[in-house]
Amino acid sequence: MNAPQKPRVRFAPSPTGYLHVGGARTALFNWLFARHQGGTLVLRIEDTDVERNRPELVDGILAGLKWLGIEWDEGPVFQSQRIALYRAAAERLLAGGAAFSCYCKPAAYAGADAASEQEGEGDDEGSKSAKGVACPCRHLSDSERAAKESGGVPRAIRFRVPREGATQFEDAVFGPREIQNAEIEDFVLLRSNGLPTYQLSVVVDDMDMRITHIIRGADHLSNTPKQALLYRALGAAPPIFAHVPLILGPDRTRLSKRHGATSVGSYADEGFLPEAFRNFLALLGWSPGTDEEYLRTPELIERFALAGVSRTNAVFDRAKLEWFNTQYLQKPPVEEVLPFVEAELKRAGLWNGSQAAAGPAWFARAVDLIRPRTRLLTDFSSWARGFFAEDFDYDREARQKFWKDERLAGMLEKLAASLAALPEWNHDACDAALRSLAAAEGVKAGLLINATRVAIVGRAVAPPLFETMVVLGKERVTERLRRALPAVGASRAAAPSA
RNA sequence: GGCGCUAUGGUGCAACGGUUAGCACGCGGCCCUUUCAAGGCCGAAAUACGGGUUCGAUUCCCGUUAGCGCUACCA
Repeated sequence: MNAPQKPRVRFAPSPTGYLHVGGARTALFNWLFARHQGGTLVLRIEDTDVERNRPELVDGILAGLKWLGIEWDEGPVFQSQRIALYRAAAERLLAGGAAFSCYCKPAAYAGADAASEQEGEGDDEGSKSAKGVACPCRHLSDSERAAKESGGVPRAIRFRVPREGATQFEDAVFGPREIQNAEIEDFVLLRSNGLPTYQLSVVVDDMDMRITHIIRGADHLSNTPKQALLYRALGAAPPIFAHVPLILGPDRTRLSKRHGATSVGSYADEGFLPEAFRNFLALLGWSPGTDEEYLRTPELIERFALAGVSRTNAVFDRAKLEWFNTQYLQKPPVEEVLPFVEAELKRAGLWNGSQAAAGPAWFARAVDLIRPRTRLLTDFSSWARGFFAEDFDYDREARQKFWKDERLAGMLEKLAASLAALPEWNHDACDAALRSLAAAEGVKAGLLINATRVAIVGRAVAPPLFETMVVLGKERVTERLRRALPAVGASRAAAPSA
């Protein structure tokens, strides 16, 4: 393959909200595409709507991208700083006759209109055809225009859409598209306040930045013909478009706050790993063509191709995301997850220096022991708290289940003594000590094992006992065992024996 | 309403005219077992509906239905 030129793509969010799942997936596809092709990813902030624009949200969007591991090569470029460019383009189109001045008053909120038109069957109501796709102002004579102008009527600039023929463009996922020009309205290029609309700024910028492939949400498919028209009017061939299907909530409506967490940041907070999130997102609307699911980022980059992008909207499945997270928590070399666990412990206030004091080897060992049972990073600070802190509590259900036997307090006390007397502290020594005690007491080892686990880490759901003991160390184990004695006795008394 | 897009198990994807319709998540069962996970094995579960085209349709065409998108001086 000898590509004539390295592709240039862009991710162009508008700062009207945080980085949501859909935007993240679009960014990811752009990034994977750029990396796969050795191309360039440009980040552009589309902040031309002064009404909705929230400049303070930009940092959050950038932070979300960084968390995701998506790095851009150019930008961020802010459209609000390039207004002159768009105005010049509009003027050029106006001068060439491809656009015209419009003095209509801005349509009231279309949303309100549509809603009010909604009710009523209107059996005998004639079908209301698409009203006014052609703006009457396109026919204004010079004198009429001059009158409006001198009358101080606000003026916008609209594109003069051909009344006949069809417009086509190429979409890498939906195939060649063609739509009748009669269906396209004379859309606004420049608002009466002098600021460009999306349609204008997006085309001017994509041309100016020499974008070769526009990968974006399928919600833009419908107005792509307008942009194709603009490209040609501006003297350029449209680039290749690639519209990716939308991400829906479980109820099959567009993913929104209603469906719970939808900002990328909230997933970071919940304890998801960025690479797991990437793997999950990549497979939402794209298939590598194989059955493999666990694809680490380098493989994702190697395999990503527009040809594998689906045309069907996809439902966001939280359970599957969690499955990916367990994979990324458990499969990679433990060294890779250590930094994430450390960050989580710091966040939870459990990184007090003792872990560092115990040494990196100890920390790696502890994490390796715990991680097979984790699903989220936050598990390390919740149920595995006992591995990193002394102030853990005893899980209620665990107490009820494993501290029932009234002989337990006495046996645990003996166990502590015998463990304390151990000359060697390792898995087999602990194992032997416990089992010989169990034999002497005439109980099954499991009774002591389960009770001890709850006593030294506070949970029933925890790693195998003897490895846990080794990681915790003799002092902590015997100390915790003795400390638990009163609680064990209390559990026996409180146990609602039936 | 108009225009457009889409339609394989609950979910995400495979199968791009011929397969017992495959994989994964989730779900159920079994194994393992020191709790709980992980892991292994097994299982239930799908081509929206109706017409065509074809020797043969999940696959191609048309219609219906449904969902979604666009229909702003928002992006």
